[in-house]
Amino acid sequence: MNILEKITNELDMLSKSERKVAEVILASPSTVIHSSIAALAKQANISEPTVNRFCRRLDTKGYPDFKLHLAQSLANGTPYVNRHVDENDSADEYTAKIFESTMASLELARKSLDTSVINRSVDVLTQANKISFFGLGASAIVAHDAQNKFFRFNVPVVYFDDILMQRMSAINSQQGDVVIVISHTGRTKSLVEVAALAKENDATVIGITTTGTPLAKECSIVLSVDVSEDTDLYMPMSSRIAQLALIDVLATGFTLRRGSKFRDNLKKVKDSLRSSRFERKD
Amino acid sequence: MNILEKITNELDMLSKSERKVAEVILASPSTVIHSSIAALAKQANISEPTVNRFCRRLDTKGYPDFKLHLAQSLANGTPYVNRHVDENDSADEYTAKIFESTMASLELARKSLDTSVINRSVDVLTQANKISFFGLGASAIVAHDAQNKFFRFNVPVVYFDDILMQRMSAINSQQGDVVIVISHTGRTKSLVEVAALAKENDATVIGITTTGTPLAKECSIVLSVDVSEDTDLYMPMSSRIAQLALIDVLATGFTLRRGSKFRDNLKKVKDSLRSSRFERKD
DNA sequence: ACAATTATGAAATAAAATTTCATTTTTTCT
DNA sequence: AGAAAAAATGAAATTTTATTTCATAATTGT
Repeated sequence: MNILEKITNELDMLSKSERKVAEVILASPSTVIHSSIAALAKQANISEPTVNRFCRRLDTKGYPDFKLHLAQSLANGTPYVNRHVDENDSADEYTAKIFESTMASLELARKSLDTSVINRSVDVLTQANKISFFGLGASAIVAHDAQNKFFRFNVPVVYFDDILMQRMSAINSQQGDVVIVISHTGRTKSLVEVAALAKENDATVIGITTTGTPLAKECSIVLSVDVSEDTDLYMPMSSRIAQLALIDVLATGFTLRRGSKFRDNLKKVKDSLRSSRFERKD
Repeated sequence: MNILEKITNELDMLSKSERKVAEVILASPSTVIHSSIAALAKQANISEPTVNRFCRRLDTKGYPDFKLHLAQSLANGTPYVNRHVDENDSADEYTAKIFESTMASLELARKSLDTSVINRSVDVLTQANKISFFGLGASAIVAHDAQNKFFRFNVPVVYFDDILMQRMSAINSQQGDVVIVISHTGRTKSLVEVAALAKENDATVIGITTTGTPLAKECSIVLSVDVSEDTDLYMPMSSRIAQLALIDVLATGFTLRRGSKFRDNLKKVKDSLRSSRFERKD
C-alpha cells in the first residue's frame, strides 16, 4: 500500500533509468510531490516518458496519480497499529499504546464485518418475539450492554452471564426467539452447548464471534468480529470493544428499520432520564 | 492543516458557487482526488475557473496542489470524524459511521486524558485494601468490565450497578479503600451522592467522568474522559467505549506497577481458563 | 556477431489547468 | 427604489503539464 515501500521493494525490477527516478524520489519524496513531470525528469537526468513509465510500473495511472499516492504515503504519519505494552513503559507510553491498539482493533473488526450479514441480523431482530444475549467473562459485559441498549427499544430482552440461566433460557426458547451468543474465542464449551440447545429449540441463533470457531458452526447467523490475537499478557480483550461497536451497529440498524414513530418513543426514554440528573448551568 | 476541516470552517466565507464545490468535495473527498478540474466543475454545476478560485481561497497553489493536500488529509490527520447516522443510511453506511465515530471518540478521549492523573490513580489502586466500581446505565457495564479485569489480579474488588448497594457500600467504606465512580454526564444525582458519601467515610474516590461536572467536584481524583457530545439520537454512548479503554489503561498500569512476580500469577489465571475451552485444531 | 528484445528520448499530441476578459449578479450608497 | 460600484462567474484563449507515438539506442541471448 505504501508507495515508498513499494518503490524500495521493486527497486531491482526497474531499469537503469527508472532506478534513477526511484532514487531521486526516495531521496526527497516531499520535494517530488510539488514537482512537475518535467522537473523530476530533469532532476533524474532522464526523459519525461521514462518517469511516466516508472509511474505505471508501480501500478498507478500516471504521474499525477503517482503523486497522489506519494502524498498519501507521506501523510501516513502514525497509522494505528497494535503496539505491545512493554514492561518499562511510562504511563504516557502505555496509555498511547492501548488507545492505538484499540483503534487498530476497531479498524480490523470493521474490515472483517459483512454488512449483508448485519442486514440479515437486523431483519431477524426486528421480527423477534424475544431477544436474549448470552456471554461469559469479558463477553458478559457486551451482553449486558446489549440488553441495556435494546431495553430502551421497549422490546422483550434479557441477558445472562450465568451458565445455568443461559441453559434454562435456551431450553425454553421457541420459534420467533432470537438468541445472540457472544464469545471472542468461540471455544467456550458451555456457550457452544447453549447455542446448540437454543437452535434445537427453534430459536434463531446469532453468534458474535471469530470466523471459523466451534461456536460459529452452531449458529444460524454468524457476525464475525476478527481482531488481532490476544497474545499480549497485559492487554487482552480489545475484542470486547469491537463487539460493543457491533452492538451499536445492530441497535442503530434496529432503530432505523423500525421507522420514525418508533424513534419518538426512544426520545421519550431519553427525556425520562433527565429528572434524575443535576441541571446543566451553562 | 487538515484541508477537510479547513473547508468546513471556511464554508461561510465562500461564495455561492464556491460553496457548491465545497459540498461536492465534502460529500465524497475520495472521489475528488481522482477527478480532473473539469469533472469536478461539472459535478458541482459550475465552471472550471470557479474551482480554481476555490482552491486558491484555501491557500493552495491551484487545483493539483489542492488535490495533494486533500489526499494527505484523507490519509492522515484525523481520519476518523464523528459522522452522524442518517435516516436513509444503508447498512454499509451506518456501520462505517459508527465505527469511525467510535474511533474518533477514542482519539478525542486520549487527548483529554492526563497521564499524570493516571499515574496517581494507579498508585492509589495498587495500595488499595479494596476497590469498588460504581456505575449506572451504560456506565454500569464499564464498572462490570472493571471488576472483571481487576478480579484477575486477585485483589478485593466489587462492582455495583444498584443505587442501594452502592450507597451501603459507600457508607461502609474506610481509609485505604478506593471507590471508582463512573458516569459520563457526571450529573446523575444518586451517583454524585454516593461519591460524597464514600469520601466522607475516608475512601479515596476516583471519578471517571467529563471535566467540570458535579461528580468531578466530589472526587479526590478525576480521570476526565471527554468525548464529543451525545447529540445523536441513534448512536449515543461512544463515551462508554472510551471509558473501557481507560479501564484497560488502569489495569495495565496496575499490572506493570505490581512487577513480574505478580504477572506470573496473572498467567496462571489465564491458563486456568483453558480447560473450559475446545482445543484449537490448527 | 547478429537477430530479438527491451529501454530510451525527441517530437507530436492530448489533456488538464490557468488566465483573461466580458457578462451577470450582488451589494452599497444615495 | 435605482444607479454606481464591487464581486462573482463562465466562455474562450492560453499556458502548462502529461501522455503517446515512433525512431533510435542499448542490452540480451544464441
